[in-house]
Amino acid sequence: MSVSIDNFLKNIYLLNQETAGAVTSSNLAGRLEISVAAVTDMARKLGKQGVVDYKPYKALQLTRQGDEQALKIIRKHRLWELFLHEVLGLDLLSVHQEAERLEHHTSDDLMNHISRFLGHPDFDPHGDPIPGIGGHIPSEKGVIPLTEILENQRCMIKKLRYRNAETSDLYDRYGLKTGLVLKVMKVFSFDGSIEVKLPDGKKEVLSGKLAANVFCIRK
Amino acid sequence: MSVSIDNFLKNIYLLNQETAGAVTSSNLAGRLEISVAAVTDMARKLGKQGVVDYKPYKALQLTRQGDEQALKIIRKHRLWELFLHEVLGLDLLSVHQEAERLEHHTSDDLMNHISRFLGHPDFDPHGDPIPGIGGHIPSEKGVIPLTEILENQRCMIKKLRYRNAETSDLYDRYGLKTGLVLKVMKVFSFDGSIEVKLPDGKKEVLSGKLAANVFCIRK
DNA sequence: TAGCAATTTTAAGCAACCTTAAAATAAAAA
DNA sequence: TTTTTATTTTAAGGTTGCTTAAAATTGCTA
Repeated sequence: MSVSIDNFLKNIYLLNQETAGAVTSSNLAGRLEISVAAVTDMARKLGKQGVVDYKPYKALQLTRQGDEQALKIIRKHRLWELFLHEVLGLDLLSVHQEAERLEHHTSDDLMNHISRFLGHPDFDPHGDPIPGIGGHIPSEKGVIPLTEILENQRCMIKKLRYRNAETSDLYDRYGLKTGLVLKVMKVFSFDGSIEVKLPDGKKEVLSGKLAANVFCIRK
Repeated sequence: MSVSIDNFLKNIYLLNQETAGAVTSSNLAGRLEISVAAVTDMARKLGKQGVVDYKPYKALQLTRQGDEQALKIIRKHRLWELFLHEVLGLDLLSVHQEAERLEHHTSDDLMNHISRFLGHPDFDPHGDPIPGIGGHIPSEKGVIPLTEILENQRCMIKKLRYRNAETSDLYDRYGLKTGLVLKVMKVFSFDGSIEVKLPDGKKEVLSGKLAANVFCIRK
């Protein structure tokens, strides 16, 4: 399977998850940074191969087989991320870029060695679930955006959504990491910003937009 | 730089080392498992790019720049091999196949992290030298084939040449590994085979051909 | 429901990397 | 030195994954 196909399937899957809506050609084209025509081409081709359910002018959908392949790649991506971060100490931003390339050139056998080395983990360093060999996805039940936590409640960070280099930078500045326990001190309804108290006692005010990308479980 | 170009440069370098002779198009074509015409094409192209010194009908040679690029890839390959073997416990055969793919998709930064993790090692698990960042190649001075060790002399294995899956299998059966100390008990001039004594006291007779692929230093 | 705007498909073409087969050159033998 | 053989180059063509531009289709809006 080529890198292009890998990425095609993976991104249909992810786009479907993220937007919880229909995956259109133009959406996918934007995400893959290729032309819409290239998406149509590939979709038709993968339709013939039975991994995409392709009908002209209709939204893109993976078949069961396509789903399996997508999860396999996502598994590799997330295991690499965790490995590079935990074992080799790469920062969370590089980790994504490296994994993005390595995922396509890693045998199932190597991946299983890495999984075992890491103790068959359930979540990557961003808090995203790592699909199992059989495609099983660890549950994220109870994980909600920080914006849903009420004043004076405490929560533990489970997931930080990395939209780009800037969010990463912001998380760093505030010292936000998965596993951290926060207390919400005040919610400013004026602009949605939230004051939180960190374990070291420091208090920080996060913008509402940033808080919407921080996910946690109630404590 | 593409995978094809990587492999082209790397294999000119290695072929030149191994045969200590002129690298011909047909040699390289055989090794890369592509047609001779494809080699000519690529050679001309890389000649224009200044990494290969291309003259029609002449042997292929890397420029200084080409050498540098080849060494960079070889560095990545051998660091990956050591890492996969030492850290993740892959066997010496898989290690080569995995490294063969990963080497092309690993940033310099990641490679340096791996090198640091391993303590900036000088040799890969096959005993081949790992070029440094600046292209410096660790010395193999004093490393000679096992066939040059005289009766009753002792030596330490520094390098096992893996020609194919079979040699690998043979090394396993005899328990030969880099670092092991052997004593040559008897050399049979009839067929060049050599009886050696292993650290555990076991004695084994190796064929002359196999012995020629085992390299060691005198003890 | 007719027409317009947005989206998707089709068509034609390009670059990279490969192929086979024919032509050119080099090297070896007679 | 001429001929034969082996090797290398050139030529023509194929596949993959992309591009842009034109045509087709969808679906929204008036």
